[in-house]
Amino acid sequence: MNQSIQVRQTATNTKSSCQYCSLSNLCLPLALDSSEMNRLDEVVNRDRIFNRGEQVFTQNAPFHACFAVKSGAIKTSVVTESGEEQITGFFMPGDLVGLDSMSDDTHASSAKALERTSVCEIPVDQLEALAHIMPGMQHHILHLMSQEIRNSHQLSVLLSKNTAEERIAALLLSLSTRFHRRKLSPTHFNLPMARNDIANFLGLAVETVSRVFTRFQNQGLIRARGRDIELVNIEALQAMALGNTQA
Amino acid sequence: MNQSIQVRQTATNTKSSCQYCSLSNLCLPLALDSSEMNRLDEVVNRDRIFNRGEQVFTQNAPFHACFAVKSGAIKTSVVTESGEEQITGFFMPGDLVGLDSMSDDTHASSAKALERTSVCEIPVDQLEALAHIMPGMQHHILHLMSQEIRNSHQLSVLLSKNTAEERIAALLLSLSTRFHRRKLSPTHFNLPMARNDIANFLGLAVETVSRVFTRFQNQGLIRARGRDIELVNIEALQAMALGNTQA
DNA sequence: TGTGTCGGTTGACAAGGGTCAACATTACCG
DNA sequence: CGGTAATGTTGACCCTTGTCAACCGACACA
Repeated sequence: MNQSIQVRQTATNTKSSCQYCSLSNLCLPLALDSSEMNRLDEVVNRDRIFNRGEQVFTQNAPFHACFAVKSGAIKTSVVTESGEEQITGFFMPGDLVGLDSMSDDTHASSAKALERTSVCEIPVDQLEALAHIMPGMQHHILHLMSQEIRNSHQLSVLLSKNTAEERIAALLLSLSTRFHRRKLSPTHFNLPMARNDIANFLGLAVETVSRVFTRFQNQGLIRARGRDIELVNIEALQAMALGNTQA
Repeated sequence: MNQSIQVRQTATNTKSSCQYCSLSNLCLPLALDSSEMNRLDEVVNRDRIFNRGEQVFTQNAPFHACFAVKSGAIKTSVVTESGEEQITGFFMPGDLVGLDSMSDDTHASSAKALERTSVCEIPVDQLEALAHIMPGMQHHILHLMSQEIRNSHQLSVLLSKNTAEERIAALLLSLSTRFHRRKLSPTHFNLPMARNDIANFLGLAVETVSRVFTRFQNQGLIRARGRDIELVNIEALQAMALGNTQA
């Protein structure tokens, strides 16, 4: 109740606002001119809010929309027939979630809000239609999807070739650059996800994640108090992520 | 020399032949009517041949074409900054290779022929243009790319959650269904890739792959003489792939 | 026929990281 | 504010898998 009111409020305030959205340089509008942006504005369902832990969409449910993160953070995951869950990505403001189900009729993964998160909902048939009208949009979507493939390949490498320390160093650095790109501090930030999520994502046990964090801390690479993370020695972390053990 | 003659020959024989290609139900034409197929035919560079071990394209090289496998097999791989290579996929007739670089200007991965392989080369600017004209084509490409994402996610799960035996069982079954879909025997086939490739793909050491193969053989699950593989007990393999250890 | 190379198999051993268990800390909520 | 659950940390132990090394068979080639 309370929530839906808030949604409507915000929607009114920011009506037709892709143009004014602070994320326009990260998000879909990136590829559009202002008249095209207006078309996009018309189909976007703005400011849907999800509380921490709420499901944005669920694997195998009918697929009819992608979601652009406005604020907060989202994790996506797939569950196998054998019932094991694997987190496939963390999404931050400006990111587009749900591309792995593009042109399919059911969701290939689930998405859950890691904290209070607001998103723009973009109906997929409309998105395809826009892509068909606007070459720039089509190009951009193909680009985003290929990037998603690359990210996933990157994850595969991490999972199959790197040690626990390398994986965690790589994750921290990846988060760092992503925060940086969003005009936030690249050296001091709050993890949006729990240790559990990190462990799952990186294919490790929670205990291992915990141990590596304290080891990094003892080596003076980071300072960590719960989810509050400070990267103290980025160069060493980078060396570590590349497999140079003698950090 | 010899080879280029052969190429030209074959190209002449099969001129404008998406319609008659035996793979049209797997490949791009799947989504097209016959007039659209003619348009596609015009832009396809048919029957380029690669010998075993030849590079189809190389990571970071300028990207201007996707490749549809006509016969043979291709592996794709990415190398990280730290110099480690990870095979990201095996491609069989009807599959489209290179989608991970869509709408980018350099290749995100390398592709190498595992055996003598013929492909159709599809210039990417043309492909985008066709997609722009034909909604069915756009839809299909988005679909293929999302499927690629899903495959990669699947690989991530395999790498992070499954034991060596489970991974290999899953790979064998995946190959089995892929052969089956191409009207070949799902229980008796020749592996297009070396043990080494399997090991790399599954994030294992070659020795482990070897050991698991012989273990499977001793358990009566498969019969393996080099690359010649026979799946003897598919149900047990499926149980194994799902993590039911008591096979 | 010998020799080198490559791919595959097998054995011995070590280690990275999982599992189990106990404990500490934080977050949540009536 | 206190009690309970969820989350994070640490320790001990063990198992799966990687590493190192030897060996085999197939194939190419001189």
